[in-house]
Amino acid sequence: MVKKVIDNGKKGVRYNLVLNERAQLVLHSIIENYIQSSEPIGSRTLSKTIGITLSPATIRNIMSDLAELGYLIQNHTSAGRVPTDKAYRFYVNSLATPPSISEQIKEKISQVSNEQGSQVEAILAETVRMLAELTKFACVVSTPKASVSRLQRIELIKISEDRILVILVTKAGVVRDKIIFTNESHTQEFLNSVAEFLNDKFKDHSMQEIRKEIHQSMVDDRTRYHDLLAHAIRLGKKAFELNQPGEMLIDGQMNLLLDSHFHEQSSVRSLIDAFEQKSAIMKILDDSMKHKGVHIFIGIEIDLKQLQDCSLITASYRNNQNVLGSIGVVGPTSMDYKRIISMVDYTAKILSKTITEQSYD
Amino acid sequence: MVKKVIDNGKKGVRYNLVLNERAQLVLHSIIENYIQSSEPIGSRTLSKTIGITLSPATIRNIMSDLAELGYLIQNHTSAGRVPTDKAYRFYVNSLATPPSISEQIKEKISQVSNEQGSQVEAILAETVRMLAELTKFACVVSTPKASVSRLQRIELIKISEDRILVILVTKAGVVRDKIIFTNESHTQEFLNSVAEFLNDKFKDHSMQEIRKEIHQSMVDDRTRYHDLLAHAIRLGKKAFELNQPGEMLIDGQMNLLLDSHFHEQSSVRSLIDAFEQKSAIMKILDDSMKHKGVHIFIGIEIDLKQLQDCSLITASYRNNQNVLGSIGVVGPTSMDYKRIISMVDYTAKILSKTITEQSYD
DNA sequence: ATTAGCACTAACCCTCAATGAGTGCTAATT
DNA sequence: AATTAGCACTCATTGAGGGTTAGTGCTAAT
Repeated sequence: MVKKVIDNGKKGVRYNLVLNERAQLVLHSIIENYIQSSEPIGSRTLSKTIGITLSPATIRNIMSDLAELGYLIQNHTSAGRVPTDKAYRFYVNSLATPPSISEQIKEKISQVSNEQGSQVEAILAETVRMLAELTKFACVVSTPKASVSRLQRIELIKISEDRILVILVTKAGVVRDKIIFTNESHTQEFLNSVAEFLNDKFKDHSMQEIRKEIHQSMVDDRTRYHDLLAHAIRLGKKAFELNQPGEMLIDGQMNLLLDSHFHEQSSVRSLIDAFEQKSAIMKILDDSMKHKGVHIFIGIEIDLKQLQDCSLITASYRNNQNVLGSIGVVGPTSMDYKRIISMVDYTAKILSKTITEQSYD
Repeated sequence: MVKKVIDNGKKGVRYNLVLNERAQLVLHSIIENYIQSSEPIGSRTLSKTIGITLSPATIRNIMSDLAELGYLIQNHTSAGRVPTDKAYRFYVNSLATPPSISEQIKEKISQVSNEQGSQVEAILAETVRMLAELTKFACVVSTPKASVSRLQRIELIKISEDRILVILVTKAGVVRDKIIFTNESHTQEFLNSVAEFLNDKFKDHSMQEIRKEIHQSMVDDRTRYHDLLAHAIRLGKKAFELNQPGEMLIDGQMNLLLDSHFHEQSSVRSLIDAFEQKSAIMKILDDSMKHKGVHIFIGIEIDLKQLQDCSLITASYRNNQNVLGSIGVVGPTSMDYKRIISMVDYTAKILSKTITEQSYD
């Protein structure tokens, strides 16, 4: 029985992993139908919409095989069949990358944040909002990692006797601030000198480099005998310490709750949980930064059981110098992959372009 | 018929606006029952739970009158009655202010952001998240208005030949940044002098004052003949121009969608719409900043038809110097007002305390 | 002024049967 | 040998009917 779909013609050779052409066509057609209708697909329906002439009975046989191979499941005996995660994986792998995209959508995406002088965070917020509206799903974006980007300038501002406000501006256009505590009180003038020193020494260096250099300076003898230097290094150490672990902006969560796939009380709860502890999604975004192009995580491939019914489409964005973060869409596993993939891909490209223009390099 | 409830005893005098005591008791009881059960209240049920002995028939009469006066409505003939916005207004007006609050909740609220050195925005984000979790409704908070708070320090950072990054630090602990454009190119050293000048002149002044003073300087003759001064004023004008219109943080929107009161598709859509265009909610928060204590907006009192089924409980927070913003909870009109009011009130107080401690005054 | 009694309403829930989309299997057809 | 037609079977969905229940308004008795 199984032979039918795994035998691709050559006698005696069994390709356990390859579906023959007709089975592929059927599977493809089932998936596209299901994406459209969100309803289990039966053999009768399919025999009408599929291109080639194929009787329901034949399709039933093929479907039965596909089910046996784990591409389809039946919710109950007398219902049509529904694609599994494995089926969607097959489907997206077979897609041309990236799928085409309408000029109309392109234009909408390009419209975002062409106003001059926007801050990076504002651009990201606007982009993620636009993408959420366009896709009607939830959208996430990770803000640029401080560690990879280069220092544009540091400022030290005296807040009280023992508190200093540190402001770091990176070349990527991100402004980060944090408060550090000191034992000794410094004047603002002194802090200015320290800041000037740090700027001279570390401008254009990446945060990682800076941390390393500071570490080296601290064991260097010369540092001890030079008062300003000693203070600068001591304050600098605190200032450049690993700060915010990288944020994530979310928009359109509510779209998901409207989606018919998540109408049961239980799955709604899991969704909320998943978004509340952002860490898991953040981790996926981080991972996807490491590779170029669009990434697709389908259902079980997302290592988070609250998101078992979701797929995540991500793409990284960058400036001239570095990959800065990634943007993604979270929707049901039965989403319209072609549409979403093309949107995410294009959005990431436009975002990269916009951010590069705003960068300070 | 109507006489019964509007006649409070004195013969011949009709108080159209005052319910007699028994009618008040009945209404009160209906509301509290409904808040608990979310189900229409009938005369039979009520006669059991209400304290005094009163037959269902009598209660029916009173209820009929209350309905006539607009405090109750019936969804259909044979159903119990449901409080209207007017009823809730009556109810909250009759509450002791502020209602009591359990020590347990107090403790939970106080726990938030006692870590040292948190930024204001981080404190607000944490607070709004905590309040959303505690109330199980949506929660909003407006970030401190730049205009009322006083300047701690301004920094000017050269980004490119024609772009300058302005960083404003206010005494309230808020850091704001924006980019301004110039026609002429300045060195960083020159920008430092300008910043130093502006700091000397404007530190501790409120943004409003600063804008006014700059405006005056511009028409002052002396300005023209002093090069640094002229540049400083010109850059300062741009730097202090009305920047970000004040942000609003939201958390727990998804809680609302879980709430049984908003299960119909249509009301879910309106909720999403309402939160998407934040402006209306923002306006209410702004308004409520002007007065002390807790504010309550019930259903139709919120001037936004998407939120007709919601009530909004707000309270302002402040530091030593100024009212900075307000925090609020958005829930169904049938929310447990006692509980929510006390939480919002207490949260605003703790928030004020925390922010005052973090302030730079 | 209050209450008991009664006729009436409408939602809710249960059952039951009909419907319909779908299946798997077998035998006939190509 | 592959495909298809035919058939019995399954199961979710729908809608009608009927009883139950919580509620009402009105009237007459207390």
